[in-house]
Amino acid sequence: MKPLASKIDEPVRSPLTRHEGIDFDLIELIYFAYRDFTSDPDVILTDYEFGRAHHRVLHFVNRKPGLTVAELLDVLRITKQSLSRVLKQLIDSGHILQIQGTTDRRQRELYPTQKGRNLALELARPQSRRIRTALTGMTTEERAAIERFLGAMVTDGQQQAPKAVPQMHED
Amino acid sequence: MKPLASKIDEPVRSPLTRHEGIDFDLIELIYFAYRDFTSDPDVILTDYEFGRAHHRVLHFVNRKPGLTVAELLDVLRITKQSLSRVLKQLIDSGHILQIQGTTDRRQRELYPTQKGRNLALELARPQSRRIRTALTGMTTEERAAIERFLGAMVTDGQQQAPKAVPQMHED
DNA sequence: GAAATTATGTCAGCGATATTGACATAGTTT
DNA sequence: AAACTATGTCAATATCGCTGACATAATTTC
Repeated sequence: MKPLASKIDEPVRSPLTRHEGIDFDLIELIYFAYRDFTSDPDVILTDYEFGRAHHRVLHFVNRKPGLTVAELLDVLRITKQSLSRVLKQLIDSGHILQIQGTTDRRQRELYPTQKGRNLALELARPQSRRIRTALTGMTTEERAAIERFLGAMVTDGQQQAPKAVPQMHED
Repeated sequence: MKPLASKIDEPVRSPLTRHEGIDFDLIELIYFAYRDFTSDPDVILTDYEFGRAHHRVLHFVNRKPGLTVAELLDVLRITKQSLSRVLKQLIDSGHILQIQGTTDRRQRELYPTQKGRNLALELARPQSRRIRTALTGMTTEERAAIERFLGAMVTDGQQQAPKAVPQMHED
């Protein structure tokens, strides 16, 4: 007694829980966890009239000072046009400095100023606090499992060392 | 011999690793994990000319068929104006149905069609696969720890049962 | 039953962040 | 000298969020 194929445009009334072994609870949990994880810095950013894009740029420039523009584009996986406005604002506000590359003078190495370093720390503090709270009571093994899980969720091994994949030339 | 306060606008050259006990590696890992987690459905969505917003609506309507518009707004934490365009497209494309509420006829209960249910499953499949792969080799305890961690990253207990906090009236 | 409130929808405009395409300039490599 | 590379910029467009204002129908309150 399967439902007939004619039942098109009938409302489906069964809640989606488990189907084909798909864990919807976990999928949803990841969504909520990330939403709240990013909400902390978002509040601070509005005071500076910055958005999430500024946060990402600031984070990576602080993580690896001297990063070139091409490397940054590669980590963020956005276009140079998208980066330009955000980067310009961070430079104008004195959070990031551009210094001409020494070996290749076409390159612009990006460095945080002390102001930029301070803001990066200010943004990371509530996120770190949230993580620390979430990890309370966990054993070393459990913490290691969480890190392994997160690492395995990432597609490739590009995280740490951007490989300077060249930007396409527009001709 | 601390650096002098006069060193304003000097580039900060030290990479940001650990500072005040802030785990930047973990913060970054969460960013990459989520970015790649959402990239799977994003690829599928472009085929339907839908975006991430459609995905979220489709997900929650499938999770809890019969959800009212106000409940959906509460879960998503967006305004009705933001929802309207996306919801209209999902209705026009035959993925979601609106049915007048039985007790309160002002309410519109949202249900997926079979087509909408299928798309929700199609979008969840690669995400579930990624999670399953990332969990391979984990013990039951380790998996439980990961779930506890993610749950603890969420701010309140609003996840499952939306509390129908009323939308502000615009007068 | 009239008045207030609620649930939803809609129009108009705006802002942030992303995109593609095209072109310019300076510096490096061949 | 020619080709290529790193970066910057102008212009147009798309998505997804926002605020404000108003409309309609249904429900609740007085």
